[in-house]
Amino acid sequence: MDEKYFPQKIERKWQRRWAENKTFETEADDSKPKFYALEMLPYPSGRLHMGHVRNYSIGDALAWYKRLQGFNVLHPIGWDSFGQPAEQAAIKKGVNPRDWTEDNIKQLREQFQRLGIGYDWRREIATHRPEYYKFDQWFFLKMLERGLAYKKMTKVNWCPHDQTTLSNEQASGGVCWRCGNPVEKKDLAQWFLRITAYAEELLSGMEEIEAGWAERVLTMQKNWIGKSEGAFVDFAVKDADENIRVFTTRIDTIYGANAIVVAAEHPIIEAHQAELSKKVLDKIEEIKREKAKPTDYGEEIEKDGIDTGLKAVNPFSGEELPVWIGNYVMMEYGTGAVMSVPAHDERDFEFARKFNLPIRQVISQKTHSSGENVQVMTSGADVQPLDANNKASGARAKASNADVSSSNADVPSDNPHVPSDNPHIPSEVARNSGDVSQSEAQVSENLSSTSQPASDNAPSSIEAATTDYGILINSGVWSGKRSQDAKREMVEFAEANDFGEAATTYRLRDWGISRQRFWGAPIPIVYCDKCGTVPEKYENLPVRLPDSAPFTGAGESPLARVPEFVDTTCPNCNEPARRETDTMDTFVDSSWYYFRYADAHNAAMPFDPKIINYWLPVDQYIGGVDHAVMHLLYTRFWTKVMRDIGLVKFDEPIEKLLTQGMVVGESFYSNSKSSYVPPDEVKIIRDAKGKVVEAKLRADNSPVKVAVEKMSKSKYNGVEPNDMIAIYGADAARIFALFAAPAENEMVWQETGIEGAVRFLQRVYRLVYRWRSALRAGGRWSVVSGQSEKPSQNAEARNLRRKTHQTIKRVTENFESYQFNTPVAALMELSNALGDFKVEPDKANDDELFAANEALQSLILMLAPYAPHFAEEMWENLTGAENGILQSGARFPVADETLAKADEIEIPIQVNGKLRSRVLAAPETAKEALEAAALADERVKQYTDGKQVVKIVVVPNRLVNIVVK
RNA sequence: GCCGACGUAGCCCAACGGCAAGAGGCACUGGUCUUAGAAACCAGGUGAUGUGAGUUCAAAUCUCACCGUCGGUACCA
Repeated sequence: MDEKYFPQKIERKWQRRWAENKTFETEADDSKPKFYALEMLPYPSGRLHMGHVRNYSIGDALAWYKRLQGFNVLHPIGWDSFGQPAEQAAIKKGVNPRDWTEDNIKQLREQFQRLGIGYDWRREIATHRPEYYKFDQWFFLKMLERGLAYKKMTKVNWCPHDQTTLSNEQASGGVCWRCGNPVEKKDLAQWFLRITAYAEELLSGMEEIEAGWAERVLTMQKNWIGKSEGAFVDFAVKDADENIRVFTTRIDTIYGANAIVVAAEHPIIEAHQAELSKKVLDKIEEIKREKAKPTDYGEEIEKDGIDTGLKAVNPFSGEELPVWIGNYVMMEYGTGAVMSVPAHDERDFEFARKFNLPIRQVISQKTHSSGENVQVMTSGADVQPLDANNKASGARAKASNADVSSSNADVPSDNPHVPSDNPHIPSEVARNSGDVSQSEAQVSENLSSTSQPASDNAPSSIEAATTDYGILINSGVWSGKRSQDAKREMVEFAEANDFGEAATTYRLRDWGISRQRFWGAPIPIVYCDKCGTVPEKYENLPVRLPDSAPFTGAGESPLARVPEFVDTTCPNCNEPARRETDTMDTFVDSSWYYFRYADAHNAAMPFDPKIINYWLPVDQYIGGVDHAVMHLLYTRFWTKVMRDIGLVKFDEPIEKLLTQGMVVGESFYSNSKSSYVPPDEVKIIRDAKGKVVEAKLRADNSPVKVAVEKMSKSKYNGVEPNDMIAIYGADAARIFALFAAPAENEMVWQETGIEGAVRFLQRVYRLVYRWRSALRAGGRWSVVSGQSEKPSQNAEARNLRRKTHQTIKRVTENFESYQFNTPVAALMELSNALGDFKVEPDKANDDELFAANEALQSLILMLAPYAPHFAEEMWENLTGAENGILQSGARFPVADETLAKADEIEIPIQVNGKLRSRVLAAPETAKEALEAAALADERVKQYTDGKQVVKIVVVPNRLVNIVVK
């Protein structure tokens, strides 16, 4: 053993031994409990960055911990090697994307090995290789068979910078997920995967995994899926034999509808094109144009629209409503048409305000929520009961157009809207408005005795939309009902009368997977003039990518210019045909890669279901939160499809998910230079407490702005993992990556921090060095099991053993709750305790040697997940085991509760919640004894004498609180 | 705007509703060593637990409101 710690030497040595001993290679084995530790597969950019170090250090720590507990651990790695950077390199530098990628993989693999992450390298996969993407294509064909893949012409998200289409998930926020540029809309024929078929299950399946997934990730997915329950209602188009179907979640506000607003792309527009004025048609074109433009994130688009002149009839009231086109209505959601209820919807309100449409309140807020006598607050003023002939609607429209607010206030009501907990609506109420009015009159009369005018609460005009539930007013026979009841009953009414139905819509849309790129898996489709769109035969897979293609970067599929690829024969009729030239989204590759790890070289199938059902689901997945919606939603979908195909038996592929935070660094911005400057050009001035008060440029003392930002070259705040490993060693880098902050948090990379990690390792190294020969000479060579035959008599030894077992307990508990930073602190404490163990190794007695050996061995074993090379080396020096910790049969230490317990506990005594004294007691002292000891205490007596003891709270082992008066 | 998370020492962070707020690291200060510095070692805790109310014998911890930071989302009817 060297006197000093030389990380590079130790790390090289153990990386070699691990490879020789196949330490991390595993096979399915039913006799052992399994653990699948998985980190998101990296894109092989050629350079390892600190985010990688953190991600893979967490995963490896967990894998080591589980291995040391006797689990059969699968810990694989691979490469997400299709994708744009390779193609970009081809466009810019003319290199072959395949060579470029393979080269990068080689470099990155070497860096991973230098980090010493314990992977089973036999299972390594790369998604750009035909052996892998063959099964992307296989899955595509399976989905096609099941109707889960289809092609349609549609408006797709188009990134003008990357020159490719994007899925909705990749264009979230209106910007490209890769380059951050605003996304345009473009008409393109695209292949889609029908993820919406699983929308409900993707939502309900969350119950199964919510215990193991960060709540925010599930919330993000939930919001993205965007389930919305409501109703379809059909509005008949006047003078035409057709309906406009709207989707609404607030059918209870339907009497407040002032218009039907449809999307510019709505079919009704096309159908009536001939009847529309030029002005209307121009507006439609304008709206469509505007919609295709990229919009700034966060920018509010001004409402725009136009009255088409068409009329639709409200099936509930019989009221005739104008049909408008509105730029705020989306064809892709719901039915592409809405009923505009300005009083109770903010968007409709804004729209109505802008175009002076009438605003009618139909929901009133309750003033009393209890009992039968529900008081209704009614504006009274804006009531416009329809007469049997609908004359009123025309009159109202006119009045409203003049001045929305005053017209609401000025029209007197002759229709008292009465409170009611349950007005009976006859089920035979006819649909025509005359009957409705009649019933309403009846209801009003029946309940008029309980009527309570509430004019004091009446607003003189409507200032804003109120979207809360309340009591219906101005709603014919439905007036007086509560929103919740009305919603249900009105849907039933619509269903019974055949003009509507309950409906659920989702925000989630199908997953567009066509990409106009070369470097992806070809979509296995052939277009034949005779047979049409024909799937490639399974036996012809993979449809191989050609070696290269003309890369123009012009946004068209490079494969279209490769005749050898395009020209083929129809799998159906054998006549000449053309291949699909778009490739698949790379998220297809990553949707199932971790299934492939379990059976990485299967040539016939994506994987053998038997093997998969041993290793999967993944026990712990670790990756960035940026994939919360994209990758993690797609892979859940993929799993459900695989289940339905019969490949897997479970519904959810990932039991636990840890989303680690970003690694950031301190950056310095110089105002005088108007640029970022490297840290070594900056002088930091601190006050007496060490607080940074100022930062100056060394050169000219000009001020520098300090910030903590995502690492990047241009900001000079990036750190090269290679450099860190070269200077401090992989183990120190890994310890610091885990120790600096909880895994979910952002982590600030500081060089002083990693120095602290090295110091810690050096301390432990010195401890081992100091004790090593004494332990060997004393025959303490053997591995300690965690229990000693006899309790230690020596106080010093007993204290150390207590600390050891307390540490084991803490570290184990922390690992079990996936805290990786706190165990390091506990291990530092233990090493400090060993340092404070004031016994000379060569003068130590048996008890002391035993305690020191136990402490050191436990420390080393618990350190293995963080600093595996270091732990291996120390283990070898302590125990003589040359083939490594795992081969030696060592297990993670087990805490002995008895040893961990203190002999005596100080019990604080409070009087009225304030600490007044302490008493010493043995652990588990009975309540009564503690109470007696507390009351007998002299200092306590000072506070209790002459007072009445009201209550005594005794928490065994914790405290006594005496409440006096 | 809406949804969610988080606010503890100069900084990163600990703390089953229970001790006088502190485990660990960084920074800072002093000391040992050194020609000096660095490294290493030793010692030192610097605070309205964001603000305000509530629940409780007892609140950093639970509840509510507000403020601040971060993240997601944005006409989703």
